[in-house]
Amino acid sequence: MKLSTKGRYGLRAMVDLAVHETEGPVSIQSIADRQELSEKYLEQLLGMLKRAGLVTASRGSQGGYRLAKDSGHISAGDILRALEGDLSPVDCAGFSAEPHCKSAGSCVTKYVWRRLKEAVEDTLNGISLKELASKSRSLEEKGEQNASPANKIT
Amino acid sequence: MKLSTKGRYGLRAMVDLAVHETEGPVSIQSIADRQELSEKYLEQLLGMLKRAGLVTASRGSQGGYRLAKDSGHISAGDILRALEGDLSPVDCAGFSAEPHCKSAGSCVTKYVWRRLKEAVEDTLNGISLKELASKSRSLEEKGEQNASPANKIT
DNA sequence: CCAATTCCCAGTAGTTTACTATGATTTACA
DNA sequence: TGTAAATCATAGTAAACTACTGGGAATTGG
Repeated sequence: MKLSTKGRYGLRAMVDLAVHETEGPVSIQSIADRQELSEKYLEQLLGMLKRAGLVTASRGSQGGYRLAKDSGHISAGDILRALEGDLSPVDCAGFSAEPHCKSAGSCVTKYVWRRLKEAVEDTLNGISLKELASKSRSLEEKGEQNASPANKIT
Repeated sequence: MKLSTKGRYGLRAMVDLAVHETEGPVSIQSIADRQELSEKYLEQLLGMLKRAGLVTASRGSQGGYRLAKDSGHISAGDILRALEGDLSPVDCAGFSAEPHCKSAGSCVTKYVWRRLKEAVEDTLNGISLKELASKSRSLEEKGEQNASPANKIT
């Protein structure tokens, strides 16, 4: 039940992108520097986010990434779905397209998975990038007057 | 963000145990037969559930497992925590004991993880084994009149 | 005693994760 | 027009993890 680094790093990258939205295309390098992530790995994540239609890229010198839509219309759920795949905690909690298990009719655990899935999606869909960006900006301000000692990456 | 088979199989085993609560100790073999799971693997899961204080075991002939408490006082959250470990989607969403990341003060994503964790725990803690067992019993009744073709295990 | 059990620990094939490496392609700007 | 700065695409890989399997000891009811 753990999120992978794709989701964790990717969400950080998207918040970074939202915070620097006004400054023109944001390069992978600048995100990697600020967030202390591997450039090469970020490249892959941004690729996924692009394919999911959440960011657009401009190539060549002075190029970089931008949000594809207003940050108010991108949710944490959108981002994590793009990076982690379906947010359902099990494959059978979803829709009818899936192969049915023998005991589909008498499967109680499915009820649990469905409720869990709903809870996860509802909370994640309810958090917008806009909200996160503005929170991040106000946290940064506070953080600047007391330089905190470095330690570990999350 | 997927649950492993530990959580999925283990929850099924616990529901099975709750359904057959009145029949004395339930052996691994009988659970494995009904749920179509590997005996050897189940053995491990029951071991974890025992160590977590959710079931008790009696050894020897006629032995088996029972619920350690009333099924109304065991939640899906209890079971999944025992089998999957902490239900938090990331390691940093929890408490103060953890190592702080560099940007702990300005870490917005932590806010997301904390809300997600709360949603997961709240829903899972809110589902009791008693509820699941009674649901399972009524589903079984319905299932018996229309024998459904087997297909795949979840 | 014996058969049915739980208990314990070790091994292992396969998959996934979290990167790294290499190199091609595109583009602004001097 | 040349070059540096970017994205884009694909492949490789060490380490960790998953989902088991196997062997055998310990316990207990009949």
